[in-house]
Formats: sequence, structure tokens, C-alpha cells
Amino acid sequence: MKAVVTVASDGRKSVAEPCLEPCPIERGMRVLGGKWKGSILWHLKDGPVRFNDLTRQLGGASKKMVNQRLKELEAAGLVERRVLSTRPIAVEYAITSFGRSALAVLDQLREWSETQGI
Amino acid sequence: MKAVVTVASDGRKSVAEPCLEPCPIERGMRVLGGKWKGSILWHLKDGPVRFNDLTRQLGGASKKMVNQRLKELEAAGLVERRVLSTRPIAVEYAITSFGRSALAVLDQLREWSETQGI
DNA sequence: CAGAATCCAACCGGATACTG
DNA sequence: CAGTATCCGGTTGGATTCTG
Repeated sequence: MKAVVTVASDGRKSVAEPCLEPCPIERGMRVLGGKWKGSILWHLKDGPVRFNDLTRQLGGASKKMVNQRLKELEAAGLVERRVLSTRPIAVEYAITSFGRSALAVLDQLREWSETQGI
Repeated sequence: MKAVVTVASDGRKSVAEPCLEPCPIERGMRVLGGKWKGSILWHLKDGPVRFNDLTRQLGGASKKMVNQRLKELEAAGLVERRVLSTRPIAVEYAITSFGRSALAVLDQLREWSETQGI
């Protein structure tokens, strides 16, 4: 079994062991599912967003929460973290091309939710 | 705020408060996302499946787990529970037309997972 | 601004044993 | 067969405070 070690933008390594679920639905859910992850990705589709802006746009998610999910998304390669050299520091998060490939799925989920009145 | 009270097949009431998230992605995820929920739905697409069969097919999910998720899916109207009058008792779970409407989303998730090698 | 650190209650989910 | 009951360690996530 080969673990996937990812080096995040802050230099720390995270060990994301590959999801061994036989069901592709389940594997996909582990990446896109869960609280906030899909929404975060969705909110980045029109361009990079700053950390605090993102937190506010999600309305109801704590900073801690958003930060955790962002790290997971970054480790999975769906999102990119960029530090802007300003004072005070600004950080923006951008969706990667891989992340963008997931938007089709999310868009259908959005459509489903809306047409079904969820 | 109006809570949605559902009466399950065992007669017990469950109070599923409506998801108030402004983001449709998030609302959809609360219904389809989370561990095993998508997979369960997916495994019912070709016809009703018995409880123990389902548990085995998911491989790795405990009975307790599957049962909980099934109750949630039933409360949300995606799945129907049918008791077959046999000895010993048999129970099968079938996907509803509403549940079937979600299969398109799940199928795209499956395709995404597979093409992206997830 | 963008987090990190800490505390803590609530929930989750596995294991096991039991039931009609 | 299809659950329920109980125990229990681990994780989650909110609130709050602190920092470069």
C-alpha cells in the first residue's frame, strides 16, 4: 500500500492515504462530499477568493472549519493557496484545473437541489 | 421555521428540520453526501435489495451504519422500506422515483471519479 | 488579515452481544 | 433475517483567545 504524501504550501507534509473503497461513488464523495467542501469549490469558480471573504460567503462556517477544508482540498490538488505579499498578509485561494473538472458534478448537484426544491 | 415530520415505516416519527443553507450545493450534499449515502442509493438502482445483501455489497459498512443511513434516506423520501411477510422476516429497500432523480448526479460523480483516477 | 492554540461538549462509528 | 442495545474511544466542530 502506497501512501500519498503531499507537501502543502506551508511546507508541512500531509499523508493522505488513498481511498480504497471499491465503489467510485464512495471514493468521489470522500473528496467532494462532507460539510462545506463542495460549496467552497463552487465559490471559487469565478476566480480566486480571499480567506475571510470565503468564510463570510459561506455564512455559518467557522474560520477553523473553512481552513481545515481548504487544506484538504489543497492536499487533494483541487485548490491552490497563494500568499500575496502585502501588509497585512493576504491569502487567496484559487481553483485548479483539476478542481475545475469537478465543477460539472457540483453544477448538476446544484440543479438537482433546485429543481427538487431541496 | 417549519420542521418536517416524517413517519417511517416502523411508525416512528423523525423530525428532519429543513436545511436552511443558502447554497444549493450544500443543501444537496446534506441529502446525498456523507459516508455511504450515495453508495447505498447507487446499489439500489437495479432493483430492491435486502438489508443484509446491501450491507455485504457495501463491504466495510457495519449494519448499524447502513441502518442509520437507510433511515435517513427513507425519511428524506429517497428510499422505500418494504417488509416481506416471510419466515424469518425479510426486508427489502427500494429506490423511489425521487431517489431515482438523484442517480444522474451520482452517475456523474462516478464518472468523474473514474476518469480522474480517484 | 489569516490563521494557530486551546478547551470542551456532542456526535460518530466500530465491536459485541442480544432479540423477535 | 433484520435489526436493537450498550459500551466506548476517537473525532468533530463551535467558541474563544492569541499572534505575526
